[in-house]
Amino acid sequence: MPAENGLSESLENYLETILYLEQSQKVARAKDIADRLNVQRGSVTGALKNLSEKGYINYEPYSFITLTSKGMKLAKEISYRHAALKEFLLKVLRIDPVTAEETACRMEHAIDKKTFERLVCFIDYVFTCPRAGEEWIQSFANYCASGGRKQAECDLCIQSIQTGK
Amino acid sequence: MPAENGLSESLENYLETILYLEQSQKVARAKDIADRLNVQRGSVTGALKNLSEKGYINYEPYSFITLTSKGMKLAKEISYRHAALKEFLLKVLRIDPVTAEETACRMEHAIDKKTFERLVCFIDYVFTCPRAGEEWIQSFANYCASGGRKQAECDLCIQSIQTGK
DNA sequence: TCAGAATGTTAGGTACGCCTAACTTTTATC
DNA sequence: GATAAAAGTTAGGCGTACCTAACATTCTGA
Repeated sequence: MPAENGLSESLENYLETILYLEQSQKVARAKDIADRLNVQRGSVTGALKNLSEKGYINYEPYSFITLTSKGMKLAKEISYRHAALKEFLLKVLRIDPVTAEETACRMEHAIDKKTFERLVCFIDYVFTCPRAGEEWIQSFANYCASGGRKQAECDLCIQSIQTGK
Repeated sequence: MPAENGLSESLENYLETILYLEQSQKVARAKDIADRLNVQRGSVTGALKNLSEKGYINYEPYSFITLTSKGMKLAKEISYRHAALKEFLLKVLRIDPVTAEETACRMEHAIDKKTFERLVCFIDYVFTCPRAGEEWIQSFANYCASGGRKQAECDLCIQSIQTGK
């Protein structure tokens, strides 16, 4: 199930991990990639060769791993997708952090560019629109928890807007 | 990447397709499954054996394919996930129908039960909350199209709420 | 009814993505 | 600078999921 960029979900994860390691510890070592992705060291070598052949990383056996500019671009895209999805799950849907992280991790490979951009825009809209915002999301949480609309709360809410928040 | 139910993305798609065919044409035939999933007839046989072994379908060579009750339950869950995601993409994010369908198809395997339920709740909230609704979503579309907030529009919007919509 | 068409199955092949185990290279330490 | 530990690679294996081509069964209509 290759994404828009032709990389499998697995390879996207390798690329994302390499970017993370480059940024957080200067270099990406095969051992650390293996640890982060919960795979064996041997599996990493194959993936690195594959990414190298496709022009996403610079790779020579027993040497450092670095992202090419093409790889960097894509890795950042994947990271952004991950971050946006997580933000939506966390701040809008109010999913717990652990589930949000896991779900974002799986969904990031399924979302296309157009939808990603819309989602980013939506998150932005929700938190800047005076009709929505934190308070509105908080009401959503209550709505969810109580299993439906409470007319009384709803009336109060509308009233408070009409009389000037 | 097996989902919460232990089925691969591929097998989830087979199950979903079988449900669709059962509902729309009484019986699910291997040929139709193949056509809908864009795979060859030979590939379907293997998948059917697999689903049968796992107890999701009743399958005998050269015979009808039917969902077991366990299979029906799971197939409906997958369908609901698909439908909810599509609805969100279509009605909230206002993604075009083709992209929405394709993206929902990929995302449905990545979303967990908790997140799915929250999403359903959120869609519901958006369209029933007096502070949000169709009109609010329409403003989102404008916001997206124009690349940001227009203070003038925003003022008018708030005014219209305060003076009673 | 029976032959050809349509449908379904089997067998063998490919690619991916992981594993383990053995081996090589690099590194760190004495 | 020799050597042991750590890191990296290679080779062979497994399961999934697809493919094609050949073969088997079922359906259909003259």
